[in-house]
Amino acid sequence: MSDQKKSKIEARSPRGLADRDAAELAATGRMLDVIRSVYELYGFEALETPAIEYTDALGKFLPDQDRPNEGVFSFQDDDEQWLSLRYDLTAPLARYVAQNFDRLPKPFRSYRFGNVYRNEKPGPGRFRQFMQFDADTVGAASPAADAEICMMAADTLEKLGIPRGDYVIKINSRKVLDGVMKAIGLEGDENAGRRLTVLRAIDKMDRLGPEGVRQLLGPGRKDDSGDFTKGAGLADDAVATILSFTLGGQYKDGEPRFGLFELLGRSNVGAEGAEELLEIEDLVRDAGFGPERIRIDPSIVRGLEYYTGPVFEADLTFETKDEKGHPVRFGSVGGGGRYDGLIGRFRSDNTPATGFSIGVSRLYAALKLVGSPVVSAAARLGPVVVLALDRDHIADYQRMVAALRNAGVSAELYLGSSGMKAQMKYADKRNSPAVVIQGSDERAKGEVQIKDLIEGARASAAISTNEEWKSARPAQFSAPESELVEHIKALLARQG
RNA sequence: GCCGCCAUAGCUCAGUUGGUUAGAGCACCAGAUUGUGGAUCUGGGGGUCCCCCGUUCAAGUCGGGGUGGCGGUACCA
Repeated sequence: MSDQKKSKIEARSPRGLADRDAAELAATGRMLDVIRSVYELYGFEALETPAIEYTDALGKFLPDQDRPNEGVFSFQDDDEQWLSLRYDLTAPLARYVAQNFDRLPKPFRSYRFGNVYRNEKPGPGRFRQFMQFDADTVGAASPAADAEICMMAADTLEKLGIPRGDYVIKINSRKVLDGVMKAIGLEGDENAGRRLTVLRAIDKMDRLGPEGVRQLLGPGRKDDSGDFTKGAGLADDAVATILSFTLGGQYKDGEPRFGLFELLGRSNVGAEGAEELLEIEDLVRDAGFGPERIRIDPSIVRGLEYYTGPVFEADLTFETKDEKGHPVRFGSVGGGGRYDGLIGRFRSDNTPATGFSIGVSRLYAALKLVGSPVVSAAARLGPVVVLALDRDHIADYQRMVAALRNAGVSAELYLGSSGMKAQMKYADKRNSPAVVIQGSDERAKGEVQIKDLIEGARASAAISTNEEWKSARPAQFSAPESELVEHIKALLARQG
């Protein structure tokens, strides 16, 4: 006995992977429909690529020697080539565009959604499989393409039920960041490591605040758990320059508040990036998007690898409480930017591209918290359940089910082996609108009992004793079997 | 990866200085009601007290190691 028990497999899902039930699938489906409709309104067309790609096509993350890369699920094909599950939707798009370059219209504007996979430590709202929804314009170098992406992101969030003011699309530029680095003397290959450290420090501004970032730019920082993070080791004046840039660089419309150009004047790339940023800002302002929706924020860094120009981040700015009453800030629910070098990895000539990616799973959780109707609509009704009371007359019940189905009404015969009470409970759990009851009494009279479960549940609130409950038989009526379909249809219409 | 906290029924948790057969609420199943969801009452099923080793007459409880979870931090294309 105990041996048998021990040999049973424990039913469990792998870490960071989750099942999704009917209610969540329906809500997610509505959410995807909204996003899709906005993207199509902006003129993007659908595309799907596989979940598996050749590892070298995904980026620079090749399995070194015999060890597949960390963070990426990888395995070898039977011809020994390395394959990987995609970890975003941008790298596969670059591969697709390069592979089909000659027949695609340029600029090529596409949207894609699907699951992506990252083999890293899961956490609250962080999974190893999650859904992204991307839109990209490939083959357009103009800042107008970047501006359009930002406006579309803002429109999408509002269409999903996030009020204006509860989100902001922040934009920055990798070129500007490079210019700032140059201004403090961090140029050349020998400083690549320190530049990375500086960027990571800036990226933590929202979480650690100016003082934490100051420590990370200088000698280093010891966190609450006692762990020490080595800093960039910059001199005090360099730290001050970066902090004043990221903090004080809150631009007024069209005009940086402090001497951005003065600072960046020392580098062409920085000035160029600033020009682009300000052009994007002009474009979105002209289109009616104010700074409460889209604004420049010099502390945005985003991914460190393939972005070459403007970068975007969609942040939720409101605070809510979780189930335990702790304040929760959602922060980033999407991001993107310009990646002019990615397609060039496959081709001799380069192709500019810009895009944006929504973290669907994370945004879904946020929409639940703000009570967006897109995800909080009432649960879908289940089928009308025809009870199986008399096992010798299954064919009769099946005929009723078929009649309902022919009339376009979702219906099913109870297929289990339990008694009547359990069948009622089953219908209740399925969220059925109604049950159809025919025992020997009804059959003798050629009738059926129809019970409205929604109305019945409402009526039960006023009934306290069991006797009352039994005798009242709330929301139940009998009808000739020949009129079953029309009565059910009328009942469904009443329920709305 | 690093630091800290935690692990008892499907869920939330009690469990005394180590001491008989490990409990509660909720959930689930059944009966009260020849044939009716809810409420109430009664009963029932369900446990490797995370795993292994050790200390002890005796371990859910103490010690060591492992695994898993949570929080922070690092990384995050």
